[in-house]
Amino acid sequence: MEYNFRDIEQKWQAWWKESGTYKVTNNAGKPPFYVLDMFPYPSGAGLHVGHPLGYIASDVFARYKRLKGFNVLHPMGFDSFGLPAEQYALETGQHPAVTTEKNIATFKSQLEKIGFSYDWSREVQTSDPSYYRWTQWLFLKLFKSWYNKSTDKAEPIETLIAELEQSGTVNLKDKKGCEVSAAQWNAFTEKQQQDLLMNFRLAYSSYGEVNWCEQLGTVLANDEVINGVSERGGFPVEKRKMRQWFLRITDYADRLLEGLERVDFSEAMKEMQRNWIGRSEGAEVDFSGVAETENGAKPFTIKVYTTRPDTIFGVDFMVLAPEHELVREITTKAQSGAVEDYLQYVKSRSDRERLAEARQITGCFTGAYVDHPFMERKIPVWTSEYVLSGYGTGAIMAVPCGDDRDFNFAQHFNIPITNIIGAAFDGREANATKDAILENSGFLNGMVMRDAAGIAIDRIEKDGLGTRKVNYRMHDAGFSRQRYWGEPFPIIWKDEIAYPLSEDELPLELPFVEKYGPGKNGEGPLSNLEDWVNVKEGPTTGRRETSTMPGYAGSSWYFLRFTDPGNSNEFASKSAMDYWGQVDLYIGGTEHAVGHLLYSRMWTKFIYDYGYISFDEPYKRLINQGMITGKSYFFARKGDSIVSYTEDGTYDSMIRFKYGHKAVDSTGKLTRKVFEAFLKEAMHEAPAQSIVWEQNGGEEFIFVKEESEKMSKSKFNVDNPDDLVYKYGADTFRMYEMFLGPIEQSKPWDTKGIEGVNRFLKKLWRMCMDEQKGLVVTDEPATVAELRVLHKAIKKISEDTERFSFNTAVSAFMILLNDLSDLKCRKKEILTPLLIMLSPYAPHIAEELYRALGYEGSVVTADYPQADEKYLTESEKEYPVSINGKMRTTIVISLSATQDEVESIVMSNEVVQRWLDQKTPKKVIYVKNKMINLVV
RNA sequence: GCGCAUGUGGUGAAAUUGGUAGACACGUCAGACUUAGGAUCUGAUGCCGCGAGGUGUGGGGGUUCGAGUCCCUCCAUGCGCACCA
Repeated sequence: MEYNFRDIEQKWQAWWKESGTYKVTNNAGKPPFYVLDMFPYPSGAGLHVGHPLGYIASDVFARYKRLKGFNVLHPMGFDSFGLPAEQYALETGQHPAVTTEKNIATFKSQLEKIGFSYDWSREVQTSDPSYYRWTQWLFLKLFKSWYNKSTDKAEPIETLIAELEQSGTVNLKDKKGCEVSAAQWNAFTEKQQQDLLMNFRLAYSSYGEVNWCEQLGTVLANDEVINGVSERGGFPVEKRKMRQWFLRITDYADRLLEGLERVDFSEAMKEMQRNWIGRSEGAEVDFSGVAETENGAKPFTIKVYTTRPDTIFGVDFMVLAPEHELVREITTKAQSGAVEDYLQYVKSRSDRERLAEARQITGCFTGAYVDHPFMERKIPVWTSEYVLSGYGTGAIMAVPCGDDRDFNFAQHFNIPITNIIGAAFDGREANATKDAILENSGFLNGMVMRDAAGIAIDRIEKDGLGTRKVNYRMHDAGFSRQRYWGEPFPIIWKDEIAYPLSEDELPLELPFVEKYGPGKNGEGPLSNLEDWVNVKEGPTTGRRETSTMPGYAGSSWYFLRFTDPGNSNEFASKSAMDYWGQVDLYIGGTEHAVGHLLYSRMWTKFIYDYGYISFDEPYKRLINQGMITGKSYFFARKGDSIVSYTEDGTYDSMIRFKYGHKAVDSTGKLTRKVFEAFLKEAMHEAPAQSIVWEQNGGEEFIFVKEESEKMSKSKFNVDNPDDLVYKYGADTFRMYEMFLGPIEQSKPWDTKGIEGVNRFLKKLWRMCMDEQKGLVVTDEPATVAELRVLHKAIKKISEDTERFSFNTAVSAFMILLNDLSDLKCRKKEILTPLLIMLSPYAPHIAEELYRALGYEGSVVTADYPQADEKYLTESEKEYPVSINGKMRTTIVISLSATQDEVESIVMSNEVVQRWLDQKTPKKVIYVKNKMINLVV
């Protein structure tokens, strides 16, 4: 019998499906283990070889844990709401529900061919009403909650209302900028009360800036805006304020930071999240002045945010963001022309330009001054685009001797610089140190800056000039999209008050539309459905919210749904969520580092606050699979011809050679013969330029340039897993992806090495099966030598799998097989544990051979072999012997030898004698089981 | 600019605690079997050298009996953030 992987793989995939091998129950008398992949967005392009890398790794681990006696939850689903489907609908008129369904079918068939052990009965799709019903339910829960800083958790909004009725905002730790007394609150109209509550709700509606494109009549995502114009059509895009929904993730900022200490993520990932949250400690300080405006003298106060209150005596000027509302109010008559011109100039510049020309210094003096709070000094107030309106208070106190940007600004506009750090400031460059001793700093003189900060804040607070303040870079997350293909909000507006639907009105199903174009005034496509939008009957009447929720809504809690996917009474039962608990292993790409992971962590904490679950971090351990890059190839063009590529750069430009990875050899050589055959297969149109072939021994060729890039359809460097599965089989494909290198590392995709893994499986097959005779495995008892190599491999492979070192585990299989083949071993006693160990990596061939050996049950449910110490202990070791640290020879010595015995054995060795050259070693270093070193 | 990660043969890589650098594969070369080889098997393969030997983990320096591994410094590449007060 030959190794016919196509028949074998099909047979077992069908059998596993029919017999429900991978079905998991919520209680099996075994310890639970939850292995999850980041579920995919089902794009029209299907899977490429980069996708399955993480899926294979998690599948190997899930299967391994199952063999080790765990009840393993390993589900898969689809993040099936999203922009591309809607974009496709706009272009082709096909309904997103239809294309999404088709894409999911493609993805599933591709995944099934790779032999994953998913329990498909638990599949979830975020666009399915039975799923998004609970996304809407959770949204309403967020809407009806506030974050109580005193108890440090989310609570029903009713507890806030009770507090407001009782004592107003006076006892609230975080007043969200609202101050009312109980009497005022109780006298409020419903509208006033609701408006105030909006400042506290965890899901709230407010005005936010969006990218508005007038010509397209729609709001665009950041990705859709390129260089300040729309990706489609290239129309201008401007910032516009629109009513949006937000999630108050900032209230969870500190807990999101703290939680990172308790999870097993890579340091890089944690750092990325910390940077994104961007916590800084400092103070808000008020600077007051009187503006001499056209309408007379006008007192004003500028509130700045600073992380360095210790430098307050070094303030030489103030800077307001151009968008700051005070700019126009305080500008003097003399400066009003210049300021207007400057504001006009800033407005003309896109965000993009402001970023691109970051080093260009611009600004304008307003003519106004503020008083220094601690000394007699007038400080000029400027406006400049280097201060951002969105961060802090949109205003800064500039300390040129300690901050680069402030220094450059002062130099550029000839503003005198005060030195408060003595010799630490050289006048040529700012010094941001915290360790200098303060001078010219009033009550802070003589202090180390690091210590002075707290003292400065204490004084500022005591004098009523400001307050200690923690600031976050992170903003509340925008939670609405002016789009069709997303979860509708269960909200009805009436008299500008948002009323939630009641729970029994859920799900609010996404109505069918004919057209996907935008509605009026930038509203989403749903606003075109007059009948749907205007609710005239039922418990709440009014106008429906016409935005839909963003992609991360459904993905923020899907891991909980998998524990109890069919539940129609609750989002998942407490018992199911308690049984499975946290996700033990979560695998996915780094691209979700800050978005998805932060939101799902926040939702988990929220759900925890309400007691539905007993853990507040969703993922115990996170592994980020590295990106698989594709090789792209480029022709070198010179004049009207394509020439052979050389590294010295004597060409004019590069032309992308589509699908070049299918024609170019490993040295970058492209032969005319191959290229012409390639053109025939219609994979590439002939380039417009003629090719100047080089000649060598009758062969015509050129060299092309090779580059590694992220795999993407648009770069034509994508390999489809289906092709490889067809050519080599799923088992080879799985093992090869694991063999490629460490899972977390990015690596170039290259199919050239796949043969090695394929040969390994063929060799294993031949060890068990002869073409003529069939099964050739014997029942003879194994020898000690055979057991030794087996048990060494059991130890190595289980340890490597346990630490996600799949590439070395695969090579350990190869070593084991090579050793067994040297020993001419075909024994069932050895092959059985080998097949069980192999089954997580190559499940089909393992199942086939395991059954052929005569076992009744599936290899999937076998017991993982145990390494027996008895076969692992050695009695002697071949020691490397070094002289002065240089390895000169090896000597086999018993492990029980004493230091003296070792020394005499070593000294009597010929090679050692030769290198010693009559001298006596000063010292003999002998480390048992490691090495021997002689110091001469 | 800041933060994080990574630099090892022609290629993917290994070396888990400071202890024989390059396991395991790909590729290449030589050979065997064969009508044939894109099947299979055997052997060789970091670099320099006929050899003894020398040399070698991005560069330089250090700690150590001993460094790919630890420390300092510089360089390169990738990723993330980017005028964040």
